[in-house]
Amino acid sequence: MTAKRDAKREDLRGRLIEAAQARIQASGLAGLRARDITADAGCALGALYTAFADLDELILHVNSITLARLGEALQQEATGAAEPRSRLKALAKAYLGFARDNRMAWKALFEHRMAPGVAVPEWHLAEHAVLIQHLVEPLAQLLPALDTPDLLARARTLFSAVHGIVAISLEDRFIGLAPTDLESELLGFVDTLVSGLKTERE
Amino acid sequence: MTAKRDAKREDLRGRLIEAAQARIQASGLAGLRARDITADAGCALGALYTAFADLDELILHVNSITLARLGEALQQEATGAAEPRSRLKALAKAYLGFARDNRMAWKALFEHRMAPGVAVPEWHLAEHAVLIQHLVEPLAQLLPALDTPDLLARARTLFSAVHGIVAISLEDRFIGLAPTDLESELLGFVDTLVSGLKTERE
DNA sequence: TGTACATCAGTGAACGCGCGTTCACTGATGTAC
DNA sequence: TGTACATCAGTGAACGCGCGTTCACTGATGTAC
Repeated sequence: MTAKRDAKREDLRGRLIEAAQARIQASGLAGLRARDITADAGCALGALYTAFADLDELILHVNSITLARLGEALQQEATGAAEPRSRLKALAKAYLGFARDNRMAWKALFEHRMAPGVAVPEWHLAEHAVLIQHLVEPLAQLLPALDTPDLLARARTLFSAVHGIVAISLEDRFIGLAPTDLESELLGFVDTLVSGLKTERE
Repeated sequence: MTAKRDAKREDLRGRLIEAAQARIQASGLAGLRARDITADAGCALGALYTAFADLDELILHVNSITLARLGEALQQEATGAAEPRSRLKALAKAYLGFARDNRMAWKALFEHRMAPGVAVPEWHLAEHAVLIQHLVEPLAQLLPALDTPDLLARARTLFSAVHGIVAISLEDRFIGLAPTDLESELLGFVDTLVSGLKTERE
């Protein structure tokens, strides 16, 4: 019976993840320190290395949770409108909303780099791929002639485009758009693209 | 007469910029070290701080040069085809080509962060804005009814979308597309968007 | 259930190193006459 | 043009500090009987 040990271990991991998440939300990946996290989690510095292999592994776990939360936010929209155009617009809007509301955590998804020579683990790559899936169904309705690989490519491209618009606008260095303008600009973009897809199909 | 001093100073600055540029091209921003740069430039470590305020200022200069080179690459395409659709496609293709051929330097444009609390200088922001201008003219042909602010917004959005597609594909962490697929995917994307713009105008 | 021993999670001071930046010095360039 | 002094660019060893990671220790949890 190692129940108590296991429970404590899970509790510690949970506290560390939560503390890291809060730190990232507050000041971003760049300001993340092992000492701050363990202080917030109420444990010693060394405890981090009993719960995780290193700081990178902890960050990956935070990113997993962020991806899961993002996935949920998109899921809600994906099941809403049946019409592909409004569904894609709803997804874009949800993505923008999530990025705004969880700016630092969302940025961490793309900023985090593994140590040189260390690959991002398979399971984490798979978590990214799930996001794309939300776009495949409405795109399939718009483009019934396409096979699965082509649909996937189209979905990836659309995701990248929407991501680019959101990312550059929320970036500090570029002169971005006012919040309301950004939303209408993004939705107008999706509208135009869908119109284009419909036109080309004819 | 301080000609000789001025000449030496300019020579030193040039050597440092060139060395930093080469280092960034070879191993990216993350691996950039003041010691490596000065060794390559053939001067002492301290010399960097007589030529530039700090390492950040040197990096900004390298980024300026990269932006200028990117601007030239786009300029060549912008004056080519007269028809807006093919012009926008040519610009997208040129952007992808530049990103591929100068991957690390191009990534540095977006990865580099100033020290916390220090703003990116005005002149460098202006250099970014110039890129957008290449898109305004062909967009104006497609959307003659729009006024300048709307055109600028539309240009920024298109730039961000194209950038997003290129950036996520060239990123290591995501399962990208094969090189040839990426190009046709990107051009197809621009095609679709232009078709959408034409449809909506009617 | 209780006792004796074994194991292992958690502690936190210390390690180690990387690296941007400084600064007392010196040798080259500029100025005055 | 030449000499004496002044200035300042360039030198590179040393500073300083941040910070991830380790490790000898200890106290809590688990096991055997």
